[in-house]
Amino acid sequence: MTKHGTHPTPAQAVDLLVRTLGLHSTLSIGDERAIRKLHPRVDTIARATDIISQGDRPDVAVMVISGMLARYHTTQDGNRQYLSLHIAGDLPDLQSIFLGIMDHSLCALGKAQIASFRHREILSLLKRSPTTAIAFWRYTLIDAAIFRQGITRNSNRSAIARIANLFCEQFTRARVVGVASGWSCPFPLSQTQIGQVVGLSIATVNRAAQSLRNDKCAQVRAGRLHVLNWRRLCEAAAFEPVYLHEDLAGAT
Amino acid sequence: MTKHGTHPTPAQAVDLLVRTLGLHSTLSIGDERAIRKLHPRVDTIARATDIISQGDRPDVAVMVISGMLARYHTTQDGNRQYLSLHIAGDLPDLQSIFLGIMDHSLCALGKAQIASFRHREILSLLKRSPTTAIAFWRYTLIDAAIFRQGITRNSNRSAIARIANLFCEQFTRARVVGVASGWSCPFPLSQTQIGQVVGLSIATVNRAAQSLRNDKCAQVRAGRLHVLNWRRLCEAAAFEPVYLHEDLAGAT
DNA sequence: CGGCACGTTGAAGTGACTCAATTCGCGTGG
DNA sequence: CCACGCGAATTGAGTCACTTCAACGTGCCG
Repeated sequence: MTKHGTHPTPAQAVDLLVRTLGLHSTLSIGDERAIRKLHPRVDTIARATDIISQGDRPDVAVMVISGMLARYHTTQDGNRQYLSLHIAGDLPDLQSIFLGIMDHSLCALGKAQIASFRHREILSLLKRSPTTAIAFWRYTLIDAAIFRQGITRNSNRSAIARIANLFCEQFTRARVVGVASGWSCPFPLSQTQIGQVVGLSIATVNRAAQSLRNDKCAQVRAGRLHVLNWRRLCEAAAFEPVYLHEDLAGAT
Repeated sequence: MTKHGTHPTPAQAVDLLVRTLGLHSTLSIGDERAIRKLHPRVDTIARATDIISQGDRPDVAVMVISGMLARYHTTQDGNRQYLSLHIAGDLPDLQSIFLGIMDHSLCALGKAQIASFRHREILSLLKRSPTTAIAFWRYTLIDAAIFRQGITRNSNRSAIARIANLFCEQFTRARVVGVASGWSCPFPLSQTQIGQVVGLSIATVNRAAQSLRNDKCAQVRAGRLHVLNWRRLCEAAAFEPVYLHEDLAGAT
């Protein structure tokens, strides 16, 4: 698979797309072949750069190849609310194919590599391969399930639980797509940004993160999340990963 | 259209479905004809009854005919977090077609009438009519956009802003589907339930609602939301309805 | 009439926020 | 090599918004 630093080819990007869809859906050889006809454009994005902005009407959909992207709302008072974090294989703005206007922005948290697929090409793929269409659709449904979890996480829980929950979700997702190594995974967020994900001030994030570190649950260091005690972290997070829908039962 | 008290027929339910999809997508005569082949089952649900529970694997998808349904998470400590409120025409568990397990529950807030469509029937419809498939897909994408807004509403905002924002969203959606009359719409939530939507205690909800009432922004009375000053309510809510995607531009 | 759910109110407590100061890590230029 | 600068992390103190808990009012239905 593609490493940071090398320059991935469109073919490698399409491989990653096939793998991503394959995580939740079963694709036939024919479907795969149809997908491989896509010709994405591959780009490198600098740290903290917007890829698409609230209000845009993009004509491409993006896939993360390496690094981390994030979606966010900009509120009227200028504050930022991150909505989701995206790692290799993720399709953070797939919905833009069918919703004209972007209701949020998409940016790179660190340096990232992305593939851009023309809406037109994807639409013609969907027409040719209904199974692939359903795979994409299912992908967006899991995306939505994660948002639902985001509501619960940020509404009902203490500072420590919110942050622990975020850690659990990120680590689990990283392991699934294979960017974790051992008990750690990439986590290029500053404490300020963590606060903008879970709806807390930086001071509170700091103290809660310290608490998790002192309790030997997890810690962030040098842009990586280190899980020290998964059991205890999950307890602190009240983490129940059903919503990630990693089961394939009944997948088409 | 169907009124509370009468018993709607399957044909009327299907009419409502066509209308709902037509709000965001353009359907041909052929598509409509295909949709009308569906044979939903129509039921009346009592107040505060669960229709589907977290963990279930339903084989039908539900549409609201009248009344209000809500989706919610049950957290480990037994608390409830409402995720979305659903009115006539809404499809609150459409995702269950492609995600096996329910990651949340669905209940009726007041007495409600619903139509149940067999997954099998819907799947065969999707196969016959790709345009309808996209209409359904787009519907689930707007659903997701509303969840995103839910994250921002419940994370970043004051008590008054959260509640005002909820009011704005509900009223806007009620107007679109035609269940509002003048400046009021159904709103069968107790203050406890409002708190479980926006992540606040009942005491805070009470005081914030009073504040909105005293400022002549909006009030809830007898299960209805009355908007007293839309402009001011929107200001208090920081409401920007882009995310409801009411524009049809580029719809297939 | 009596019960019950819901709304309202007050008082005390607390978790999170704000603001400001200090420290740490690290790359950069002298 | 060291001084410097800068962004990020850390810490403390004071404040505030929201929570908790308990009491009381109110309307409705059996």
